Amino acid sequence: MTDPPPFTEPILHVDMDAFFVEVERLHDPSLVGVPVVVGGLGNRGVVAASSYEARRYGVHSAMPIVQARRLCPQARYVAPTQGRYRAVSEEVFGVFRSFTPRVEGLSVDEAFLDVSGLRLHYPTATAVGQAIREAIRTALLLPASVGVASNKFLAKLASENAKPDGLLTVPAGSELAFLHPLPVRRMWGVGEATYATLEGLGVATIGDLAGVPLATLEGRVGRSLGQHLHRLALADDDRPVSPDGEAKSISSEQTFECDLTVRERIEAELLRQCERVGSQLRRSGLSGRTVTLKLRYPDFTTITRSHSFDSGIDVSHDLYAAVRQLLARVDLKRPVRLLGVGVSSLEKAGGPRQLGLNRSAAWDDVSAAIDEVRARFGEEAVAPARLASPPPAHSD
DNA sequence: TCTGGGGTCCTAGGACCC
DNA sequence: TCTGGGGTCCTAGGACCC
Repeated sequence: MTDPPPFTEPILHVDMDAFFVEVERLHDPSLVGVPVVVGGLGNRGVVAASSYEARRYGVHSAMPIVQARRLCPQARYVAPTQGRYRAVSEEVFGVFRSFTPRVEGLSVDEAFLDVSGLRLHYPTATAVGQAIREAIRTALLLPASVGVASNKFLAKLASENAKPDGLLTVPAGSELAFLHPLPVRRMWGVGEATYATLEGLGVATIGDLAGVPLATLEGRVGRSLGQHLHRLALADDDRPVSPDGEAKSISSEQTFECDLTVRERIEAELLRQCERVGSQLRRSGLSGRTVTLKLRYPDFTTITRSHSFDSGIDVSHDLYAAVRQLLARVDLKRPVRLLGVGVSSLEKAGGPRQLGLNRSAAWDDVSAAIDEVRARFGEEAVAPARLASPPPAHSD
């Protein structure tokens, strides 16, 4: 008995089709077969996901919701329900892990899988991909598309070409024939800014990019990105599928329907965000040394102010004290469009404690009690007294 | 058309240290 | 006394992803 040879295309990229829309359809079957747009419903919302019926009218992700309403007024507009997506996502990833532990999630609805270990059970990686699609369809009633290729970069491009509800394999040996005709904008890592630079070099396709001398590319987009893009354009990608590691930051932010002008209201919103971030830190057993305050003004200029402490914070009250110090360093005479609170330099909680900053051991007990009530009765069950009836948004 | 929320990674300057 | 070089950390901003 000899082992079968290794798969020549061992990397899968699995991407759920219109994930938020399909989850909402499971919940409300009247959404099936009609145009659906999931997104913030206020005037400042954007499209988080749209059904294929709505895409035919030009609606797409990240589009302002007011524009979507103009293009497709007959669509059903649904507010996102993140908890629902998280729950279904866990089931989807459960299906992935029933095939292989080598799963690297990219977001709630897509992942890379290294299926090279399954060659005794399936004739080809393509067969594994089909089996995964069927398993997700059968167990969760959801459509998924799969790209199969020799590396991550190609697998991701392939799954996009396979949509909706399909599978595409890029056979080993035909990588460049698949890759080079594609528009360069479709490369992972080429966004608006980099695309504009590449356009200036006369680059339209990935094949064009492959023809640009490395030195020229590095000169225009920087050394690191230049080398990265140059290699990818030659289908050269040896990044392994690395199972998900620890989070590097935790944050909460909100764009307000009306800009905030009253300091007390700004502080109240920041306190609420500190509660959210602190709660998530403690749930994850983490604390963070670096606290960041984020503000966006009406003209969309965005600033951050941050401070690093010698030890980690995971008590909401300490977080808020830090944020208030940062708030003293920003201009609050201008209206505020967005506020955010973030924590990074994360470490396992329970290490050396932050002293000073008004903290006291009693706040640990308060936080623990609040977390317990939230766990039993829900996130909204407990809020600081000052959030119970917020002051008006406007000073006028 | 007027731009969400939650993330990751990179760059660049300055402080600080040896 | 007209001044090196490297490493690491911090801060702020920005590109990019879904």
